[in-house]
This record gives sequence, structure tokens and C-alpha cells, in this order.
Amino acid sequence: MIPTIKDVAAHAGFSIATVSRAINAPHTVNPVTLDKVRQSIDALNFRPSPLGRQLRGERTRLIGVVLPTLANPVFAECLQGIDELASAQGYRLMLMTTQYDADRERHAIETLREQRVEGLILTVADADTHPLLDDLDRAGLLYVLMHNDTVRRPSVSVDNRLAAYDGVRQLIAHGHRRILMLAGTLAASDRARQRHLGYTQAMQQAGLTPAPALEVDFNAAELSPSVLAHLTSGPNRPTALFCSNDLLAMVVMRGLRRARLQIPHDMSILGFDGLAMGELLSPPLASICAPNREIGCAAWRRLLARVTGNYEALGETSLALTLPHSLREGATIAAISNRDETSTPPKEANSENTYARNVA
Amino acid sequence: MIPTIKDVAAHAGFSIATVSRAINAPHTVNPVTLDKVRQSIDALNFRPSPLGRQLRGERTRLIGVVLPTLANPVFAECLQGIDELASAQGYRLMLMTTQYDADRERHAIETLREQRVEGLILTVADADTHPLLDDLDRAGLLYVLMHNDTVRRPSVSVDNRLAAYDGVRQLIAHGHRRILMLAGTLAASDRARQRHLGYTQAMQQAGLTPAPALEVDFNAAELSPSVLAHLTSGPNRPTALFCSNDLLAMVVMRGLRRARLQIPHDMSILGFDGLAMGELLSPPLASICAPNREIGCAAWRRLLARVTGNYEALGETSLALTLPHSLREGATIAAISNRDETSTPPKEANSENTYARNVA
DNA sequence: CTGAAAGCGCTAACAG
DNA sequence: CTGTTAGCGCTTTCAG
Repeated sequence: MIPTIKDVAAHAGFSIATVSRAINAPHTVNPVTLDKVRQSIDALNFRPSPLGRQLRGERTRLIGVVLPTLANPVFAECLQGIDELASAQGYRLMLMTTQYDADRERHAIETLREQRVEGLILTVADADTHPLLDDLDRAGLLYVLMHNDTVRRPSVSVDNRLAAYDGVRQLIAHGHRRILMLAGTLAASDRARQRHLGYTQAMQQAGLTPAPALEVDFNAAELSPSVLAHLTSGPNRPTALFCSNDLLAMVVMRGLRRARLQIPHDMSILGFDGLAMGELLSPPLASICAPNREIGCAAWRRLLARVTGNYEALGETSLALTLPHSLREGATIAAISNRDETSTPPKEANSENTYARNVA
Repeated sequence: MIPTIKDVAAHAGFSIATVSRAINAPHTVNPVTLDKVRQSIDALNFRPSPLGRQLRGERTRLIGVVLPTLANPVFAECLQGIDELASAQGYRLMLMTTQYDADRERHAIETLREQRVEGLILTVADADTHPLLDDLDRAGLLYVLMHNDTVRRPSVSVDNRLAAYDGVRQLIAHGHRRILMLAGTLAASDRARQRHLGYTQAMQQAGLTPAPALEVDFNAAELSPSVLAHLTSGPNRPTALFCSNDLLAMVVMRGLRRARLQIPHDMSILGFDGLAMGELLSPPLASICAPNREIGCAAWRRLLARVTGNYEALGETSLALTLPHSLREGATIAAISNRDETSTPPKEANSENTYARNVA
């Protein structure tokens, strides 16, 4: 059905070795022969099977990609970056998602190894304490982490601690003093920990009291009563929330709105990730932006360099590559006026536009 | 480095055939032998290479997935569905994106064929006029389309025409009479055409005049002046927009807000896709929902059934499988009051909440 | 410059 | 129940 190199050889009247050479080393074969072989290839619409090559122990040109989920566009954006470069360079991507589950991470990596991928690009829950990554090191299978924040392993990420620090300082600069950090089930993730560290430092430096990260159920339609209590009750309620990622920020915003809080009037919100979609929101979501697509691209470049042995050429000295983050101003952050400090949330309707200009 | 079946055979003191049988048909081998072989397998941490099997002409357990982009969560949602089922059943996914480009579609399909995938799940720009799909039919390579709206090929989709019809009728029921349909670069897509058909029918049935779909540049931060003119100028400006997909709806909403229009007060918006994220918006986006994840799952099931030859067992009679759509009410649609009909957009700020309850 | 032949890891007859 | 062997599609010595 699908033509093989044999069919081409028969059609052209040469041996399969010659056909192989015509494909892989055209200069070593007589031009006339080459021409005939090429005609046969066209005539039969032959494309060499990668399987044969792969089995021979050649390059498989297969790269495994392991991501927690595609429901969070952060990872979809990274994947776009990887895909763009990889497919342009003739590599194929094998994708597996893990839903942040350690078993599935293990299974994914195993499956991809079996498939003899040349390398792996992945985002795991916690890079430092991950025994599988040690296995990879031991087995000599190349990999690059994305977003995972560790100096111990090859990775591409923003400086999560510093980025969070910058973001929270921004909130403080807008007059906020009671700032809470929210995290999802990601609370056990290396990124979230780094971000909380940055939050803590920014708070302390400003003479404010940092709080432990408040965990929020990502999937619930409403915020739980206990969380809501933390956010709204008493004179010490926070005036600003730093959310560990944009998706969480959006879920929280909905929860707050359902609880009849106005954003940013009653609560300022700062996210993390810089999802493109955040700009489409109303009010546009303020966020600490990671160059997600670029992170994917950079991860690809690093992996390719290592796979092809050009690693030194990249001139990188450390395992962890840190890309610059940026702050995206958005109308979800309002400057706080001192008189507002202790008031309870007002109930009157108020357009977000009123506050949109406060952000400078 | 990676142990092969040979290593296991040597270690266990049996032939490779016995090892192979121990793996693939354990009941045909002496329990004692079986045990020894298994111990060797564990000792060496051997996993059979799929490459060998694949080359043998066995099942590759590889499925190709071809999507336009992951930037639109519709496709990410579908992919989630596919991935969930596929990886649970031991299949591996090879992913390629096309950016709606015909050349890249061709290239993707070709690449995946070379890789000897057992089947393909894809979304193409236009299914009916796609020569590559005819090639697949001819080559006997199985595939299932997602979202593409055609009865000529195996596909899983909602009834785009009917869904659009239902949605636009909803707009009409809310008192809108000047309703415009917007489409992105997708204007040349089969889905968009079907949706416009549904729009047209709903309008005509209500005695209203349908307009051609207005094309909008997806990527522009602002709506173009000419588009904006269509939407806002004159007494005949539309009061409601039906957007060919949710992402477009979000882009349009931002454009309108920048032009100082209030949603839904000055303009009602209805999207298409039912993106999960739409519910997180403010106001929540009204949308015609396709069960994206389920579309992915269904596509997988159909493909698997065909691949394994159990197609008849599915009891499906037609090529096109149509899944039910649903309408998601959202505060982006406001009922229109008659006196508003001819007024120009008012400028005063007004919370979306005022209108949130009008949707019934 | 071209061909014959070995072998990558595995499965499936076919013998024993 | 187990071993021998051929061969999947391809690349790569090694001869010619």
C-alpha cells in the first residue's frame, strides 16, 4: 500500500542501497542515476519511513512534551512556541498531559522513553524533588523544564520570586497594605512557593505582615465560605489579592463578583502568567507576565542544542535560563484612597471605567 | 544503554522468542519460565521498544492530531478530551498545528502518514473541498474530523446551522431586530458558512433582513474604523452582534469598550463555542455552546472503533455525528426596550449588573 | 559509483 | 512449551 524503498529500487532499476544514498547523500551518486531514482520517488510518491531509520538507531526526530494540562492557556502558549520551531525543523512532537498527577507524570515519561524520543520538554509539579528527573539524568535522556523554578536542572523560566516581588511592590505602591496571596492546588508547586517568597519579601521590606498563601479550589464555581470570609470580613480584610496565576485570578474575580464585590473598587487583583486572554477581560487583568511562548521557544532551542551536541555554542553557563518578566498594568488594580481603608464594601453599582485610569 | 529483548533473553537464559511470548501471550509459556523471565525484565528494567513492534507492521498505537491552533481554547478543549481517552487506552498522540494554513495542513498530514499513525483526528479549514482528505480516503488511512461541518466525511460536530439559528432566535426573542454576524479570518471556513446560514434563516423567519457576515481582523487590538462605523453609526446601527466564535466575541467586546460602548447596554453580544473561560468574563459571555471536550472524546471513540474494526458495534449510521449544542445565557445579552431602538449610544456609566437579570 | 548483506528490536510462523 | 528463523524499512560497512 505505502511504497517502500524496495518499490522505488525496483521501479528505478537500482538497488535499495543506491536509493538510500540518493536520498541521504545525493552527492555520492551518479547524477544520471540520481535523476532516475528521483523520478521513481516522485512517481511512486515515496516518503522514507521514519520507523526504519529510527530502528536503525538513527535520530528519531521525536520530542516528547509533558504538560500538566491544556485547560490553562499558559501551557497551550508554551506549546505553540515549541511547535512552531520544532515542526519547522522537521521534528515531531509527542504530547502527554498529566493533570498535575505524579503517577501520570511517571507514566508519561516512561511512555515517551519507550518511544525513543530524543529529548523531553516538560513542566512538572515540583522539579527539585522529582525522582524521575534523576532517572533521566542517569539514563542520559535530555530534557528541559519549562516554568519549573530550580537551579539544579536544565530549565527555562522567569525569576518567579523576583517577578512576584515586583508585582507585590506595585500593589504596595498603589497604597495597599493588606495584601493576600492566593494559590490553587498548585500550592505544592515549586513556582507557587517561589512566588510566595517574593510576596513575603516585598511585604516585609515595606514593613507589612505577609500571610501564608490562601488555598483556593480552582474548580469550584463559588468561592468557599471560609475563603470568602478571609477576603471580605472585618476591618482587616485585604484590599488586594495577588493570585498565583491568571486562571485562578479569573476564578477569584468571578467569585468576588458573585459576592457583590466590585473590582477593583472593593478589591484589587493581580495575576501571574500574562495570559493573552487577560487583556480581553473587563476590566483587563493586571498581571505579572511570563513570555510563555518565548519560554517554549527557548526550551526548544536549548533542547535541540543539547540533542545535536551544539550546547556549548549557545554560550549559556548555568542550567537555569531566566527570561525577563514584565508587569502588565490593568484596571483590576486601583490605587487605594486612605479614607477607604476601613470601610466595608459599598453596594452601589459603579462602572469599572471609573477606576480604569487610576493605574497610571 | 537501553536493554533490549536480547538482553533479557540472555539474562534469563531463554530465547528471545520466549521472552516475547512471556510479554505478549503469558498463558502460552511455562509458569516457571514465565517467572524467571519476568524477574529478568524487572532486573533490567526492560520495556519493549514500540519501534520494533511498529516496524513489524504491528499496531503503532500512534494517532495523529491536526489542529489549526492552540491559541483558541476550543481546540485545546477538544485535545483534552482526546488525550484523556487515548492515553488511558495506551495510544500516543502526535500533535501538529496548522494555523489555518493549507500548506501546513498538507505537510502535517504527510508527516503523520510517514510516521505511520493508525489514524488521524483533525480540524481543517474546509472539509468539503479538501483534496488531502480524498487522498486519505484513497490511501485507506482512517480519520475523523472535529468541528468541520460536512456530511460527506466522518466527522463529529454540532449542527452549526441549527445552533446559530437557535442563538439568533434568542437574540430576536430579546427584541433585537438589527443583528449583524461577525466572522474572523474563518470566513472561508465551513463552520462559519453554516453558522451564517443559520443566522440568515432565523432572520428571515422573523421577517428581518440578514446581512452578509462582516469580517473582522482577529489580531488587531482595535476594531478597524470601517468595522466600527458599521457597528456604531447611524440610526440603523445593529443592537446585537452574533460572533462566529467566542474568541472573536471577546476581541470585539474589547474593541467596543475602547470605543466607549457599554455591553450589553449599547450592544448585545452572542458568541459561539461555549469556552469555559467565557463564564469567567464580566459580564459573562452568552454563547452557543459546543461540547468541545465531548467532541474530542467522540472523535476518539469513532476513530478507535474504525481502527480496531469495531465500527459497526458503535451502531452509527451516518458519517457525520452531530452532538447537541446548548445556549449559555450570559449577561452580554440585554433585552431591548422599544424606546431604545433608535437612540444613539448613551455615554453614562452603567454597571453590567443592571442588565444581568434581563436574560431570563 | 553501485550492490550485497548485516542488523536495529521485535513478532510470528514453523519446527522440535 | 521452547527455540530457530525470517523479515518489517532502512542505513551502512564492505566489496566489487
